[in-house]
Amino acid sequence: MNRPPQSRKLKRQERIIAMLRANPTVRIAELAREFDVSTETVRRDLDELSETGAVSRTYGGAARSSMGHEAAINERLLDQVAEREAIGRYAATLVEPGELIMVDGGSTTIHFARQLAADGRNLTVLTNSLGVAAALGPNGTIKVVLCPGDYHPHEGVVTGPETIAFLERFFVDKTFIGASGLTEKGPSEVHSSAAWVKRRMLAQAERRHLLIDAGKFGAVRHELICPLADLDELVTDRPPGERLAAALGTAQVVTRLAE
Amino acid sequence: MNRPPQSRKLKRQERIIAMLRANPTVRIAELAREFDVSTETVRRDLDELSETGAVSRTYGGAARSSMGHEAAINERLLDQVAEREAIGRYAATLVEPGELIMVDGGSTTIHFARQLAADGRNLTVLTNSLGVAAALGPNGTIKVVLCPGDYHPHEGVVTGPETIAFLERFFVDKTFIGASGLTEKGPSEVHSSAAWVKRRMLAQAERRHLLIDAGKFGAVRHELICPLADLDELVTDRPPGERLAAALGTAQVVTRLAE
DNA sequence: GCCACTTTGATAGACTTACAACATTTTTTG
DNA sequence: CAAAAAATGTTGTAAGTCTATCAAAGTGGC
Repeated sequence: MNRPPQSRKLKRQERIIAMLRANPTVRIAELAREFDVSTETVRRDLDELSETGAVSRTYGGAARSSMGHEAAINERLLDQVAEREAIGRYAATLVEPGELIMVDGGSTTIHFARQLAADGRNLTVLTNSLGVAAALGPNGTIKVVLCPGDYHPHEGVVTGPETIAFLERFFVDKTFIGASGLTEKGPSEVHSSAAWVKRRMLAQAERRHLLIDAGKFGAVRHELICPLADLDELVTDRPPGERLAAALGTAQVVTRLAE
Repeated sequence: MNRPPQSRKLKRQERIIAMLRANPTVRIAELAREFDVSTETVRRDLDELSETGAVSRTYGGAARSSMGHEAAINERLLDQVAEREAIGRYAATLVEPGELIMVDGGSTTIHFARQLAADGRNLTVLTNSLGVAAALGPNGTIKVVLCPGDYHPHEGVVTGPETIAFLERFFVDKTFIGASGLTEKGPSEVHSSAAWVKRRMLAQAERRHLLIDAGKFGAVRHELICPLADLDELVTDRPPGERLAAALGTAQVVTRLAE
């Protein structure tokens, strides 16, 4: 009677976020009626969502979280939260105080940015993602430089020739990118314009890191970003399969397991 | 025992809004304790604030309202929502299909952007405000170009030399800016780096519009942006006073009353 | 199919909030 | 100064929420 594994819960939580985009706040009783579940279930949903920062808990309901507006990004932030948080936390330890880094858009990199903000080092971060900027913003010790470009509301990023040209002018210590898929060939990405940004960010850095959860291993998403050899480190949550591991070895990519 | 007329209530309400900038939500009990007033009083405050749209009421408290960004809450913001909406609506009618325009950050210009998005013309908009970009985003017919620069989370804008240099490369039909105050001398602004962005935006446009509510007439906020003569049109909600009106006439600024 | 795990429902008592009607204090105004 | 108006405090009752615990149902792996 219930097809996809844990779909009901996810569907509810996504719907809650969708509702919060329309109304600034929701109430538990209202949601329980809407979903035809007990108030306790809704309460648990809300608690989980507030843990990931997707919503703000209130007495009796929930409110839009700080940066509730930006796009479907938020929906994807729900998936694999634990994994991405672990990846982000680990990746944050790879950043040294005082460094200049580039970070591109994506749900994994936003988790990464949150960790950086929490640690509060003395950094300068260049990014094309409004989500990353917002996550880093409140931290006083991090200088955030936003790239110019065409705004894509759905992803919450800017891309295009302006973005590329801007990035070309900077040379940084490290670059951290996400991707939609990863195979022996290399990381891939759905949106072509975003792929170009990633390529440019990689080209400008001394050390190049890919942040990606194991759920994307083996997936090819439209466009190859670069060959594996163009990366220096892979941060993920589970060991890659045999073929991928071999290819990573050949390409001399350091694989780092979070958690 | 209490000098300024109705100051206590206003002070509380301003403080509530300030608190909501830090935390996403507040609770009635907490506020009652903080202000040392009864919960009923807080409840009344919250109801008033939610009527004007300054906050969203929740069960047991209040949450940040829709436009959480910037909203540089001067003492006035509480009752200016309707005015700013009217100004934004009027200003949107001054934009012709197919034009290229610049829009800077601020609560009034965000209202303006919302109206533009609602009307759905075929425009290209350059902005340094993430709030403006987000407001325009969902509309498919408007191309949004974001400026580079140093990110200021509090205002939701980017500023700095990168922003200025970027703007210098574009020449647009019209520029729409906000300001913190307006006198016979000209519009003024609290943040110096934001003032520089406004100046540059004005310099790049054929026609220059100032969007400002009448509550800011007579106020000088730190730094003069430009003389009145550098503006072409003023969009506001109430007729300016005698001296200001005379100065506007001399400077050949067209005054447009919204509503 | 069995077992561990996750998700959901149910319940009860303690606590918190809402609402409305009325009393009291403070502020404004003539 | 006195009256009117506005703001605030005080109740008491009804209704809603929180926490915690236990039980039931569904899910996934072996």
